[in-house]
Amino acid sequence: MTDTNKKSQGRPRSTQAHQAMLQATLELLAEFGFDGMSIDAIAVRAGVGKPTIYRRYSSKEELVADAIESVRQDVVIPNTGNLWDDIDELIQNAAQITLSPLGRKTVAMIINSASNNSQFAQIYCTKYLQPRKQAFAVVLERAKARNEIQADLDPGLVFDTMSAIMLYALIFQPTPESWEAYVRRALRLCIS
Amino acid sequence: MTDTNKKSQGRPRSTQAHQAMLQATLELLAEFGFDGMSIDAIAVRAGVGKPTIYRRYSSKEELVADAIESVRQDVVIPNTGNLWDDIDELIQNAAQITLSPLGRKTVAMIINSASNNSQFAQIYCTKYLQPRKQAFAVVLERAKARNEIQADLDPGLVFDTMSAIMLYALIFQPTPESWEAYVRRALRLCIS
Amino acid sequence: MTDTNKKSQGRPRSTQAHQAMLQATLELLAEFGFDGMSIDAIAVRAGVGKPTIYRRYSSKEELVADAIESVRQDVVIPNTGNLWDDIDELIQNAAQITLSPLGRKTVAMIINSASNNSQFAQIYCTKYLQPRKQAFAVVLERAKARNEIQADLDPGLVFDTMSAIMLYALIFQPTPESWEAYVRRALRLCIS
Amino acid sequence: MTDTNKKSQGRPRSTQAHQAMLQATLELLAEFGFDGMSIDAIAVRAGVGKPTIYRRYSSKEELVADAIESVRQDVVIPNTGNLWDDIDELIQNAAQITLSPLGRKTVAMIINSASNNSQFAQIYCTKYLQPRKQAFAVVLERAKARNEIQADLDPGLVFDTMSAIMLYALIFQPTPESWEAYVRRALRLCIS
DNA sequence: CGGTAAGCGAGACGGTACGTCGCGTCTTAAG
DNA sequence: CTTAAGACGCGACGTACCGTCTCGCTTACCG
Repeated sequence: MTDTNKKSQGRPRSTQAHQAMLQATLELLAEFGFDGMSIDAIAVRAGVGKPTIYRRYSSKEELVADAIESVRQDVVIPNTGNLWDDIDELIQNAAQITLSPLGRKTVAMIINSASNNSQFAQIYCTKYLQPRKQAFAVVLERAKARNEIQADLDPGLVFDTMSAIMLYALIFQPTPESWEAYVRRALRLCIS
Repeated sequence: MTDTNKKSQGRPRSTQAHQAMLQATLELLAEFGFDGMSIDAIAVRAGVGKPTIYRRYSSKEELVADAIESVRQDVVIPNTGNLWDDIDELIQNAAQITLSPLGRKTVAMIINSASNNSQFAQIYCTKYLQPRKQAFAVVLERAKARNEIQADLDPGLVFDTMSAIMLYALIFQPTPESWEAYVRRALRLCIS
Repeated sequence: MTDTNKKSQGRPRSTQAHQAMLQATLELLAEFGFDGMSIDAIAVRAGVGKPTIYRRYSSKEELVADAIESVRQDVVIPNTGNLWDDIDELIQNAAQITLSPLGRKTVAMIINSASNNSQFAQIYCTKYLQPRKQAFAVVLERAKARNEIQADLDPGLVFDTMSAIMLYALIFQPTPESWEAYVRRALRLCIS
Repeated sequence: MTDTNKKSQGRPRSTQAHQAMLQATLELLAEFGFDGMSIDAIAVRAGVGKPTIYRRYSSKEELVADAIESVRQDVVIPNTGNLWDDIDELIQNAAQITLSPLGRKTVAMIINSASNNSQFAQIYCTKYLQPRKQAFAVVLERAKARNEIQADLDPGLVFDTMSAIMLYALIFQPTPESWEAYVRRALRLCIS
């Protein structure tokens, strides 16, 4: 019986070329920004043919999204024994990612793509935000167990508010104080 | 100094052409989005030559900013005698603007531009957010006078949080409930 | 059937693959022309890998030349006892080859290659034209023996003129009359 | 009356750019040949944008045809008082054009395009061959008037035969004698 | 009130980047 | 070993916009 197995034939895709194009993408993203970088430039920097990029990704958005995905940090669940210390750790963690030049560009790109393309927004929610929301829920559960906050506090809503404030502060820089301090102050409003 | 004042000579700029290009810009912004629309297309739609556009604006951002400016509503300061009714009115007002197809695109464009271009972000803060922040402060002052909220509540911070949540909910649509209800629920966290 | 369809080890498909690629080449030559056909398309149509083609031929010209070679007819020497009947037979014979869709493309390719590449032109002269020139010389000798034409007529020159007119009429289609009739009429000029 | 006159609006096409691209085309045609030259290279050499070329011509063939057209010599009608002197002059004239390096490339390109594209062949017949055919007819008429040739000789057919021989000799170089001598000898066959 | 200078629609310009296609080479797994 | 499959680096293709530059025509002001 011929099991018409749809297994991969031919030369497999080069992981080396793939890595090179992701690396080049990140470099150029940080250097010139999303709009300022061309696929040609990525291909040249990576030492790769343009079709090799288009074979994997059908748009710059996809490519950049995957490049970001490839360097994303694991989710951390701080557990200091105190809610606000946990939150400070989360804020510090977010600050490390978002306050670097690359981080700012990355966030801008994500917001840009998400606001123009709701499909991208959903993907980002599912792949990036959801795991962090669950990690944050754990933090709040522990705080509830320690009676630091009210038991009926909606962890998802608080997480969304925190994320919202983080992005807002990143984009509009509303006060001269530090991003971390500002985010912390805004969270004070929401949590007891 | 030369008293020969450099007043306008020759044919003055056509207000008709100006109106047409702003209108066309808004239509195409709603139809194709910021990145998806071309200056050529705006010129054709408006029945206007490209140089006529570039004589007035030196970039797509400027043109679009002015087009948005031209249809912006006046700031309203609700005064129902009750804080949450005032807030509901503000939310409704924001919803009317942001939940239309044009509104969504507009917001997307603003966020996009602001996140890529901090100068644009500052202009937007100054010209759009600041007046609304002051109006909101009035609303909160009245509520404080009615003892509905604590006297030490920072109105600017609350406004920022509200704005942040509005944008976040608009971009990521985190829950199936209505945008207005979601924003209201998040605000409940912050205000007493 | 005693064994599997896919027989053997070592090099079982060599001639089969070769035949397939020649056949595919001829089909695509007739369908899309020399410039319009790609090596990729030939490989796919023949069910053959591209390297299998490049192992045999180092250029499209070579491959096509061999494909044409593989279907070439033998030289015929008509002998009706009358010069113009002999010539008519030669013209008919040429018409069969050149007036088919494949034939036209083939001739176009040969002329193309010959006019760009004098080496190819010499090869074509030697391998294709020379035998026919000699056959034609035999026909004219017989006619001279029958006193149908002058004894000092240069057979090579007449053959060249005939070939030239055939190609010219094929390319430029100068008159609405049939190709055969036109060629015959032109030959009447040259031969008595 | 509403004479919807289709007059030229907007900036007129630059004759300077046009000249530059034709010149660059001829240079690159002689340097690299038809297949070996790219539109990009023409654009760069001419100091012209690619779209400026494509605005005028929709294919390389068209561009090259026009470039050749632009340097083509006027039709000459020799009138020495003797048929064979007239013919020799025509042959010399043709030799000057076709035996130069550029001339050979040009002829190759024309034959190539004509044999692959019957539309191009028709255009070439009409724009190039037809005027020369008529000029040749005048030469033969004069010879008839001088009783040098038979009155019923078809001038078009003789012209076609001459053209055919010229092309054939150019492509296949059938004899070691000079091109001019060979063409002359072949014509001797046809004209009494 | 007539000249004139700026503005106008139209559209061509030199460029840049796009996404696709075909080339000829290479790298697999299967036989 | 060779084969079929197919990815690879390369580079040309033809298109879409960019922002600028002529054109020939209004049109409103200023002398």
